[in-house]
Amino acid sequence: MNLLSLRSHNAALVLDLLRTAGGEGISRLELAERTGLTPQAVSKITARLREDGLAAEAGRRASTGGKPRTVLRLVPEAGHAVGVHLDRDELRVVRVDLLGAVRGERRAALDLGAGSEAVLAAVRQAVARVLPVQRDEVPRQGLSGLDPSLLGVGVALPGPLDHGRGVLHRVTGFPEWDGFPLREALAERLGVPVVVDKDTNAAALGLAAGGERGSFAYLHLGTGLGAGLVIGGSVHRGARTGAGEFGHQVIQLDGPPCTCGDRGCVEALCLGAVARGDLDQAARVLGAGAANLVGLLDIDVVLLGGRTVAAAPDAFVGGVGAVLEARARRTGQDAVPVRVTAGGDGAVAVGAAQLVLGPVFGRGGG
Amino acid sequence: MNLLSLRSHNAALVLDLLRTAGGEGISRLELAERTGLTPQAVSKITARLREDGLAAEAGRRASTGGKPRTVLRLVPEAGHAVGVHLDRDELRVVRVDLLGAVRGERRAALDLGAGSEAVLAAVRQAVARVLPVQRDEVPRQGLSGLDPSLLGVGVALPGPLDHGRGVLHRVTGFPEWDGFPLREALAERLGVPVVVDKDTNAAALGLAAGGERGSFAYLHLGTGLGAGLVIGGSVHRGARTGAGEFGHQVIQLDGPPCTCGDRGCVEALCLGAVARGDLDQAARVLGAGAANLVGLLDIDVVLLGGRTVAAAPDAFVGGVGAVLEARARRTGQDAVPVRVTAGGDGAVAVGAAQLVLGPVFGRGGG
DNA sequence: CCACTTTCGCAACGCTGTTGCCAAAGTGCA
DNA sequence: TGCACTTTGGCAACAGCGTTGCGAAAGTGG
Repeated sequence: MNLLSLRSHNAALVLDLLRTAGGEGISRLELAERTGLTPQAVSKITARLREDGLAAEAGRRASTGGKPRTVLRLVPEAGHAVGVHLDRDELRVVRVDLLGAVRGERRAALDLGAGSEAVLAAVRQAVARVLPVQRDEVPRQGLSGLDPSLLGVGVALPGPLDHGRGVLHRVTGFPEWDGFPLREALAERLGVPVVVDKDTNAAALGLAAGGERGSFAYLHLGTGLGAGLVIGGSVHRGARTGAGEFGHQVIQLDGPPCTCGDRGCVEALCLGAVARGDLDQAARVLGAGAANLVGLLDIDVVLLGGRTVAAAPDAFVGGVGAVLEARARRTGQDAVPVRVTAGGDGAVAVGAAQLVLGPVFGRGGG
Repeated sequence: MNLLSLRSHNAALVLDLLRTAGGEGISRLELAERTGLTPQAVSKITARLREDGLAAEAGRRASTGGKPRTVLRLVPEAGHAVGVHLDRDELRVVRVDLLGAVRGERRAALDLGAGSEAVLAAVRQAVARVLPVQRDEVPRQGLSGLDPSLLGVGVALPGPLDHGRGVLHRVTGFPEWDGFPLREALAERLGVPVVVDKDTNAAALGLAAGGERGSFAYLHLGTGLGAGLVIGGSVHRGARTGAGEFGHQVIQLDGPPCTCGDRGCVEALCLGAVARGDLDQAARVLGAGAANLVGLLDIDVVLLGGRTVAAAPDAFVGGVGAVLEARARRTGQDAVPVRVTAGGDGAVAVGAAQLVLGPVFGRGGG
């Protein structure tokens, strides 16, 4: 760690507090208290941020007997990021500002099986259309000319992949994507930095950026069952960035066969119960998996999402909550709360954009 | 982050590399490469460390055409830490130097149910006896007078506890310890900093300090079944420092009852199979739990330990390995390796000492 | 109107890691 | 043996970080 990285570290610290404060803003002295830096250091840092156009003064607080505190806020328009949600049959693209607010959105039908060229072209077109300056012609080289404040593009899609290198593995049902270097291919075509991640990780990251503190697990129950783990404010991806394989956790040895080839996976049991219309059993099974996860990682809260959960939120929150409460009674501790996520269908795309915004605020490894 | 913490951060970085190099030592230029700092910065930092007596020059490498590199090494005697392993029927205390090498050891029978006063007195006596200057009389106030380079005492014991506050929860079989502020009580009696943690976490920390890189899970199979998780080089303890409850992971819904009150826990199934003499089934069950953990966290390696494993290492490594290999075939990735830990019975006490040494080398939040 | 409080920037400062430079200590060839 | 060359690593000067001392600005309250 040298002086340059110290400087950007502290700048990111301040920027993150400005982001968390949102529209309300935050005073210099409060920044100093929260960061542990001296007020004078905060003054210098915020002066630089104001010069760069990232922060601005926005009114002042009421006086407490002396000069009133000047409120600073993030300038949301100083930077933008694009989030792309590649689903099996749909493409969803959003543009967000530094605060994470959606500034543009676009949806299109998509066939993931139509070949890489067609998919990449569709993504390129949708991303170009969502940028503030829209032209009929999409420029040949690079999108940064369209919007100089575009920080990059985050892409979220189902299935296992290598987040570090940006290479896909076997996307269920689409074997032709195995080994495809999506990040490289898109970065070349778009001319801006690209980050690739699993859809569940993007959703979890979106929740973390949206104000969910600490450590939590986001369990997504839709056509499959997956999880995004946030530990200490950042997404846990594991050694080969394959963490979060919640659905193929075995909770019934020698149980019914699963599509993955194993037996007794939570996903098989849960989806089976849903198919039979037995939501209570589905929730109980999901709760058993969640309880295992809570015991292993000791997280703060369990968040549920996905179409199946959204269709019957009370049944799932109640069922999963009951299992966790029973566990808490046995261990003598408070039960881990269960909630349904508020975000709608666009949550994954918004979270994908946070893959790009995160490093600006000191989250994620660069 | 200010300049003072920057300084200690970089010093810890260099110290950790010196520690890892062990007796072989490491040159200034190599330190510069590994830390990313300039050679001149490393020269300044190592000069300070040498002034403080923490580092020393130790010979030189062969020349590669110019002035040969001077080798630096950690001075192991510059600091000491004591590790205490409180087990149900035994007390084990070790003193280690900065390199983690055992410099003194002491064992004694112990009855955890004999009351807090008796246990604390036994610990105090054993710790005093393991210090380099041994006296017949144990001093009344503080042990730091006996050894000024004593950095602190780490205590490891079974069962759930609050690592942050150093307070015990329900130790299985000894309800009288519930809520006891062990860290505070011991720190007052010993006059040095005390850190308290679960035995499985201490064992895992010892393995991490012993050269195990990256992320791994240590599964301990003895009278119970627990886990210590190391993620990215540091122990994962979770929000309420209760993480690692591996044994009460449910892998068979509505299975046989467990001592915890739930049904189908890995611990119940595994210990049951061991009791029946069916080691293959025990290993298979353990493997199923390990596979769940690998999928959730995507760790680098699974390490097995504990008396039951040590009694039949091949059966457990083979059985757990087979389950993980089957999982790898399904996902199309390399299997996560399984190994038995080398450390013997004293591993937990040595790991407990690392609770104190860790912060010196920039590990752990203290 | 004035004393007082609080905020916050300018200037000087101490300390960080960095750069420029050179002495020290080897190797290798004539 | 002598000289050119390479490599290491410390001294000195430096740029830049956060900190301290201090004063101007902008309020409140009597």
